[in-house]
Amino acid sequence: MDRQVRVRFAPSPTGELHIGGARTALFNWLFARHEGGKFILRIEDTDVARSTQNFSRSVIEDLKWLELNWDEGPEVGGKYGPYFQSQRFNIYKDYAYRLIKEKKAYFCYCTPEELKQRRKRMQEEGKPPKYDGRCRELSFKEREKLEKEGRKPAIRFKVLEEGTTSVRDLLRGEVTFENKLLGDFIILKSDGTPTYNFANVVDDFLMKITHIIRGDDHLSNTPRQILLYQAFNFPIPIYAHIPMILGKDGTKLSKRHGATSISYYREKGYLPWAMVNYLALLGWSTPESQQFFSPKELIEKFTLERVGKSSAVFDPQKLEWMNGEYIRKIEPKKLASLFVPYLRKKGLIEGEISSQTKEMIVKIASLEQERIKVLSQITDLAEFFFKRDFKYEPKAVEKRLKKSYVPSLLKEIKKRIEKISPFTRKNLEETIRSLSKELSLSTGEVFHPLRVALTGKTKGPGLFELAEVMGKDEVLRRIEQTLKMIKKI
RNA sequence: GCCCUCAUCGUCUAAUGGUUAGGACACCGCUCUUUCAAGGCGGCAAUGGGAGUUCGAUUCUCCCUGGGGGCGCCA
Repeated sequence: MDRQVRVRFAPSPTGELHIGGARTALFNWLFARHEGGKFILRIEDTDVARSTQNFSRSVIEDLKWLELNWDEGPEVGGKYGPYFQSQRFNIYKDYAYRLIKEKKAYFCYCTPEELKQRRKRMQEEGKPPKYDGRCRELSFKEREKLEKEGRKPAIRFKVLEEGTTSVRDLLRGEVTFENKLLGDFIILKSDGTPTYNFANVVDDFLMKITHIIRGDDHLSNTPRQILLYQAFNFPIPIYAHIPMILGKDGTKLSKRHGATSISYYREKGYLPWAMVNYLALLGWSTPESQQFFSPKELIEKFTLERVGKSSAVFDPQKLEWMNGEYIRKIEPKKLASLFVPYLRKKGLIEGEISSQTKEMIVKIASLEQERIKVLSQITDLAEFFFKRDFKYEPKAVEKRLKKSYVPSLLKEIKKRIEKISPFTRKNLEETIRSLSKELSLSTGEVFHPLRVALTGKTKGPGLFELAEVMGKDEVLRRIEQTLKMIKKI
């Protein structure tokens, strides 16, 4: 009855959603969907100094963009809310005081500065840098004296020296830690806010989380959390610590490795599902090493058993390739609408879009589709379509227009084109091909200069296709324009 | 320093106590073509090192090395 799977993604809004976080969210989401369970979003904004509402909002927006929809959490609510930890401070306080009452936790008056110094000294002496327990047994009088000094206490959890604590992890089996290495740790800061280890446990219990799927950078923290579960007599959830995602140089993924935020990839023009598909392959695979999945298929096939144990390096190049693959599958009409914001931003289109312009963008979309990998590239690839005074690439001019035969050739092409009706790619191609035969020029000797005359570039879509999209008048105008330009040089 | 953890092509990964160690990205070549791309075909490229178990180890065990993570009034 109560066996329903409940998992959560619990980001801290101290920055934007990044590759690693998105992958963790994805694995949780996939697991929940595969198991027919619930996926919960909880914002861990307990660090008042570092968390911001802007980041909360952007993390939420990015998750929505990836279409990792949650069943409980911000915007959708749920019966275990609120889902922002900053709105649950009184809950944590209650639970912390419960431990005080049971003598499982105590007030600690040491200041962060003192602790820092002592920690440093212990490190230098080669000792494990853990709390020395000096506030453990303070008498009422001692406490009074410290309070009079103006010290505000934090609440520290008592960790007994004896024994070990084991984490049962779905991926790694049983991992055992010695309690004596853990040290008493803070659960409630002196400002009354909870620490991560504490709020996490309390909320996961209250929100009835059954499985904790998170990065393996949290593995070392897990024994502390288990100790808390035991102190409260909460049922311990099932853990799955998934491998981390690293940068090219094998270190933790960070800004040094270039763009790591999801919003960057969104703005650049990556498709959400391409992103998800790629991320799914980081640490998970099928027996066939299948690369492409539909959403339905991915949910069907995803299991934690097939998640690997070793960390993965984020490869932007493969992501880009995959995005290109997905772009090639989109209907030109749909693709055109995805291009619009980029064209607008670059000023290539403005205001209301006429149905004529729209039609043209669709045609451009189908012409450029096969060579575009990221949506934002459309502005560079297709700028010449939109600008009458497009720029000629110097190299292209050098290579294709600075031949003595070119001006007369272009003049002749212009003459022939004027007679073409209707102006279709087919008619144009016939005309140009027969002209090159007539003049005993190779097709390349004719096509290349014409391409540069029309687009300013040596690369691009099929010459006749792009000319058709431009239209007869514009093609003639550009040839004329090019002739004038050549004269000047 | 201590604790935890991981280890197959450059990268993501598959597989097995006996295989030509498979696929994908990248790279290189060929092909198609007016260019670029896409496509097709082909190529390069890996079980970190050392012991042990075994007829046989990349696979199981141990050690070493290397990587990563943690040891906060950050999460």
